[in-house]
Amino acid sequence: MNDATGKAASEKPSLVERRGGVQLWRQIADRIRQAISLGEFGDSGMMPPETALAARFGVNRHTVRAALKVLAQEGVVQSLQGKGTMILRRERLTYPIGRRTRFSDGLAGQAERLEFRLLSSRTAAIGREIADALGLLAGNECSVLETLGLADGLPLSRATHVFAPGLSGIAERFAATGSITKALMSLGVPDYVRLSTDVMARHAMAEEAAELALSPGSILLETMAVNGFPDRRPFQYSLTRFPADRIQLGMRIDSV
Amino acid sequence: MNDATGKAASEKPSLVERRGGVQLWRQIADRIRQAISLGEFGDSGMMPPETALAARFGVNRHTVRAALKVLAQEGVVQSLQGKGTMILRRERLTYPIGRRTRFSDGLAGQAERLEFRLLSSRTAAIGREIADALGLLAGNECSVLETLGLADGLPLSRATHVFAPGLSGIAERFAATGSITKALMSLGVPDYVRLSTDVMARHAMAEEAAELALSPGSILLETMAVNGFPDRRPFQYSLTRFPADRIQLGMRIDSV
DNA sequence: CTCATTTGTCTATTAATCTAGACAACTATA
DNA sequence: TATAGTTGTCTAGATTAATAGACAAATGAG
Repeated sequence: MNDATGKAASEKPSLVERRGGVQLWRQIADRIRQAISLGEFGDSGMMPPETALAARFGVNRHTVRAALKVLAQEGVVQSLQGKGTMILRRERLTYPIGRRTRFSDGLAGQAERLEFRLLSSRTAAIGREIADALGLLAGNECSVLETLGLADGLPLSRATHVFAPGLSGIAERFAATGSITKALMSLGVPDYVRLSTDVMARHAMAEEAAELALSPGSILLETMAVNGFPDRRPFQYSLTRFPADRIQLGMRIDSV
Repeated sequence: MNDATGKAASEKPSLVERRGGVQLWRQIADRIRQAISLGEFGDSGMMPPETALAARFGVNRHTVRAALKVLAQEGVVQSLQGKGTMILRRERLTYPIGRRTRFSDGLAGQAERLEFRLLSSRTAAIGREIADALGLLAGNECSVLETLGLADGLPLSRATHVFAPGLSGIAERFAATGSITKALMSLGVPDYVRLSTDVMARHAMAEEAAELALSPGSILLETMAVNGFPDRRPFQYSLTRFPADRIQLGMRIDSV
């Protein structure tokens, strides 16, 4: 009995990948996280017992425990001796990428509390790739902002923003306003659009995992976006890393 | 000396992640693949010797060899005794996701030869999620097409397309025309638009890896798209898996 | 031909992961 | 209180991943 996407209705096969270069506890952690966000464990708020999970994935109970330990560190579940393992967080947020996407607008309503922190700022000479995207020359000096976006205290995005010269006061304005949109407005950029977005996926490096409160080796969604004036002159290049298990990217026709 | 995105210019640190749940040979394979597509190994067409790579990543030569073995199986490199390791394929394609994306249009110019194969087709009862997306009821019978897209013989996309009832002849039309766009046209759908796209990333399961000619454990980009008539009535739900190391998704303002 | 360089293969060892089983500690319920 | 069900912890062993070193085999250059 299969449904239209081919997923088996009666769970048995559901096995795990050996010798694939990804350790069993990590595969199981990833799949449990996904299963939680798909609501597969009912709405009791509890996980099945460890022995049941071990049977489901065809591994030893200790391997499941290693996976649950990681998920507990991430704040997804919490185990209590004698009682069971509770689900603390189930949802996966959707980050909209459309023509006029702003961080807080897009996620509003999906989380209680949104923050957007400036980690550091500097000016730096840009490389050829960024220069091409912004219509500048390699070696030009640009403002660079390192930011972290959080929802309900949990890191959701880690971005490097590069601004064309002429927007050199952006760091101070951002520090004052706490928002790129407002900072740009105060610099005389009332409106801007997303000219292009490229989406990639890869494993997190150690430092990125630490910044996003992930276990190392987690999967990142990475976007390379160019923003510009409504007349399509580019002025901002942003490289953003999202934890793939906490967020998905979404494009809707009416947000385009 | 760092550039604007913080990447070190003089390569030394570049170490690898131990105890992160991803084996060293896989991390190294992923990073070599990425380095190739970024052109980091010059344009001689040759990789650095295994000993140099081992030093660069801080691992044993045998670990590098395990990574190169995987890359050779994927067709990215080829090693020749006494000579060295050649780079066979460097580019990463960009799959456009815009308002009017069609497989062959979008990739035209990025590969010599594009194919789009129908693996199988069937009718099946749809689940709630798909039903919601298409404005139908769970349990409705829909045409389901399983397809594989290839560029120059290499698998690039593995999709499951679900079509609303009323388009029930789609499988035969597709088999005849070899294109979803043409099949829809022959069913009286001259034009359609992409209503929404969600992008996720995760590890490939064994079967998916086999279908896409990946080593198991590779990272997939997964899109969940809903297509509809120009008046926004949805009629098609597509779940597509892309190998993240062969392709990236791109949105351009003029393709929207 | 000779030599330096590079990949291919082999053996051995160490370290990490996964399995297996037993039992303690805790919770909830009858 | 007794019991079943669950997580926590410990020990031991098997399997796999990574390291280390040596040398063979092929290539290209002088």
